[in-house]
Amino acid sequence: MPRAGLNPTAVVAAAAALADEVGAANLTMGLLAERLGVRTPSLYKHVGGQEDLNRRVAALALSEAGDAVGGAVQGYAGRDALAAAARAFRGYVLEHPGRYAATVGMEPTGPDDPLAAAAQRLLHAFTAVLRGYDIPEPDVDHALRALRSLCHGFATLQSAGGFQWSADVDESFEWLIAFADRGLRSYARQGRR
Amino acid sequence: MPRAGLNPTAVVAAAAALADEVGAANLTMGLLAERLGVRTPSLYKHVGGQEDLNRRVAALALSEAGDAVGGAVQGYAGRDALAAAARAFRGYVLEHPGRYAATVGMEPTGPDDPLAAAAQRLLHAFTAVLRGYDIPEPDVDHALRALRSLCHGFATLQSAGGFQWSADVDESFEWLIAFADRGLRSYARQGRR
DNA sequence: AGCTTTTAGCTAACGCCATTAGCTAGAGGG
DNA sequence: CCCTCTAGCTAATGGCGTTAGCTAAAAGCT
Repeated sequence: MPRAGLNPTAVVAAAAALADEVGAANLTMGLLAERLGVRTPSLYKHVGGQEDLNRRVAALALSEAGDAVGGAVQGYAGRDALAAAARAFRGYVLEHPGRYAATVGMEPTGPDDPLAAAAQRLLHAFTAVLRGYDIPEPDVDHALRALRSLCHGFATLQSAGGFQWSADVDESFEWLIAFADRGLRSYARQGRR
Repeated sequence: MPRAGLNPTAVVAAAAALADEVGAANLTMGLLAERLGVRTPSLYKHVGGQEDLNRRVAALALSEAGDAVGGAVQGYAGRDALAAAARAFRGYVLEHPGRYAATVGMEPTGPDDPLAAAAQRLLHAFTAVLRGYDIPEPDVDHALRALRSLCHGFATLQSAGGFQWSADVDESFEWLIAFADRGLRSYARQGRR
């Protein structure tokens, strides 16, 4: 019987892909094993269990999202940077809904949890956007939270089918970017507009 | 053997309370049955199963949240209405984290789903807030989505422990209200200010 | 009142899932 | 070529949601 040649990285990657296909809630050890051509208990040689698997998928998602946002912001500033970051973030969540869904409600276990590091990187990417708005130092944490809430809220609501009624969703997102831009600009150090 | 005298409403109410205690993910049929002093299969006389139960809890949460927001807005307009609505919404989510968590990722099955009606009521309450900002008609849907994204994102991130670092969370939320107010005002029909 | 119908709650049983224990055989290092 | 290590296996356990079928409490009817 030939070996499958798995390793933790490959298992987590397959789990993330599977989560995107069937939804984070339906990511099951048995289904993942079947996808990998392996029996369920074999997975325990590579990951600690379902909890650990979800955690690793979430860390992967945050890390990838951070890369996407960080890369998109490169070379832009101010409103352009905001738009690029927001679009990159939403794009990532819509392309990888299962992965990202695994992150909601996931608390880092400790300071050395890879999940915490990945979350930090994503926040760092958004912080770069704020630099272009000249927000007073004591307010940047608040602005960061507002920005993250806005992007996270929109992306998760859309990904969950929460926007059913009339207007076009892409258009709404562009409107949201302009809305955030104006809100942030009004908070810049030298005052309004 | 005396009867417990249950009915769908009582079962859902107990489920919602239990979800707030143990978290939405740990709301199990067996645990709920135990809490109600009944064996697990008996619950199926009142609700269709776990899926149906979650759906009803979610509908209850959206309905209650809509009432909270709608009641808080009464008698206010403009920035005061926005602040009242946002605080009421976040307060509800923090008081009932399990209930509200049941709503995320829940799609209405059809147009006559009670969940859809409850969601509509919550949106209606937020629409009342927007009336005070004199947003041009084609933009109100976008503004509504932005507002909902902002509140939903902040509340779920905080409820999930997503805000770990330095700054005070209540302060951040007040900042967020001011941020939203400025963003909305800049979109009012007669222009800036 | 007594009789009938309905139904809330029960026990028993099934299947799926995550997980653990213990075994076996393939791959790499001397 | 043998020894060690370990990836993957089978078997078994326990918890969960769910269904089928029974029983007795309530409710309705005469």
